Amino acid sequence: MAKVDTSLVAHLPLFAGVKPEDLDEILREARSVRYPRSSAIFEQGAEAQSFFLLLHGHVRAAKTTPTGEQIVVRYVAPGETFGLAMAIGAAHYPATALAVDDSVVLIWPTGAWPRLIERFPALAANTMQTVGKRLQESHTRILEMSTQQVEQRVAHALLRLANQSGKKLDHGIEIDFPISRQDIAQMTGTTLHTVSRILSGWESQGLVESGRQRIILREPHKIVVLAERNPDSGA
Amino acid sequence: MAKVDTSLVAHLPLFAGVKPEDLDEILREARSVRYPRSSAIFEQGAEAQSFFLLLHGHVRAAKTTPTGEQIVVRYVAPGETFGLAMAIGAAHYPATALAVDDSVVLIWPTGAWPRLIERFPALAANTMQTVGKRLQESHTRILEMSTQQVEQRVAHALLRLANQSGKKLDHGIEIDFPISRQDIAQMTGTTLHTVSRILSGWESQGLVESGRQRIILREPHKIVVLAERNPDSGA
DNA sequence: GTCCGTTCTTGCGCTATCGCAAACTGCCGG
DNA sequence: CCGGCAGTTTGCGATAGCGCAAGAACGGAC
Repeated sequence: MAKVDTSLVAHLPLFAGVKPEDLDEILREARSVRYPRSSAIFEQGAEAQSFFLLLHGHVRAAKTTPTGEQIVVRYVAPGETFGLAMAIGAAHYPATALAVDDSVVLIWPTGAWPRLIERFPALAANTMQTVGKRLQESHTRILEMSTQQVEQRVAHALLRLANQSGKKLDHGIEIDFPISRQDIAQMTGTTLHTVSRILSGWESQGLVESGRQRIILREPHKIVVLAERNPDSGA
Repeated sequence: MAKVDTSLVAHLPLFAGVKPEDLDEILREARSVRYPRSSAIFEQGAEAQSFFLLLHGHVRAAKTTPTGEQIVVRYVAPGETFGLAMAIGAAHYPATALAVDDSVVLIWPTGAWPRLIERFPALAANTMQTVGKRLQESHTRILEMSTQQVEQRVAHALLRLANQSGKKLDHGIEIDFPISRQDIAQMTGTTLHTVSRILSGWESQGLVESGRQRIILREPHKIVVLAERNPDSGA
């Protein structure tokens, strides 16, 4: 296992307020693992033995109902932590993590966490911020699901993905990892059919360009307008 | 301001792992305030100057969209904390807190938090657990909104309320604070009309008994069945 | 006891979205 | 180069739930 260069991760929010010389000590407790595309990193319900920091690639966190339906909790971008079950006192992972692209991940054993936060309280504070931010995002999502139509929700979802993991193109922004209509449906609480119809519509208006697990926002600004439009104003 | 009896709050999750003698010191930093029914405790967007522990009564946390629609984020029961904006690094309250019943609240100034968690790390850990639990509940709610029909969601919402704040009766469980059809609609992502129809239906089947801002679950067990029923099985 | 405001109920038409079914397409593996 | 599969598109009916509107019931204020 290759040693991780501290300078590559020092700027991450997780390590804000941690002295560079301490960072080395923290990283020594972690190992770096590569997950190929479509491989599972952990399964919902499994005992939480580790927590993770994504270095490269993209990870999808999804929750499954007893009856088999799935929702996408979030997509993890490089630099973000995931699988924080132990930090919030959960013994088991509440969701499944899947590498949607070839990914490299730093892994700490759950057991290291108490020691780490004791030595480096900033880690605990930073994690608290992260969890708090996710809580707020969750609430925003609930608000959207309660008050907006499907088309607006899809628009918001794409804009967030573009913002988080968009690759800037000459003309437009491309979502930088494979994502299907089904995935977007599971992010917005709808069906892949409806998502497909919406994207088809947008495509014929030139707002997006898309294909198999691939989406490019050609007119991000117009999509913002869509996302914010009050459904019963205008056309 | 009356002094708060430590024995009344010592068992709360917030203070788990705090020594009784330390508790006194923590409580000295708080003041106790009474809010009459229907009064606002803080407003969404206001600067977060305090954090709160509910001693008596019930508080509704709700989020409002730019266009005025509201959703209920949660109901706070006695013994729970709320208004934790500062703990998660937010400068402003992300929701509005309203006393739905005459309520008594312990209030700490935001500025006391850093000092408190430094002296009593258990507070930080407990708060982390709380926030984590809320995050998971949020995800569960998103899952329900994505996969279940309105009737099931309403059933789940009522069961949770009954569980959290239910008063046991000879026959059934009463939700122990004033709650309108509209409130339930805002918890489940539907309209008050639909909630009203659903409750009417249940009432005629003897599952519930309800009136103005008042709901009694007469057959909690049957409501559990409703909540879990797969929509396309059975009648 | 009466008035008034709020909450609740209910009928009815509407439509956004689902669900199914069938066909299409780009792509990987051999 | 040729399947075959996963992902996508699209048509078409079905419907859950919405939105409006009117009225009824409850409970507090005076």
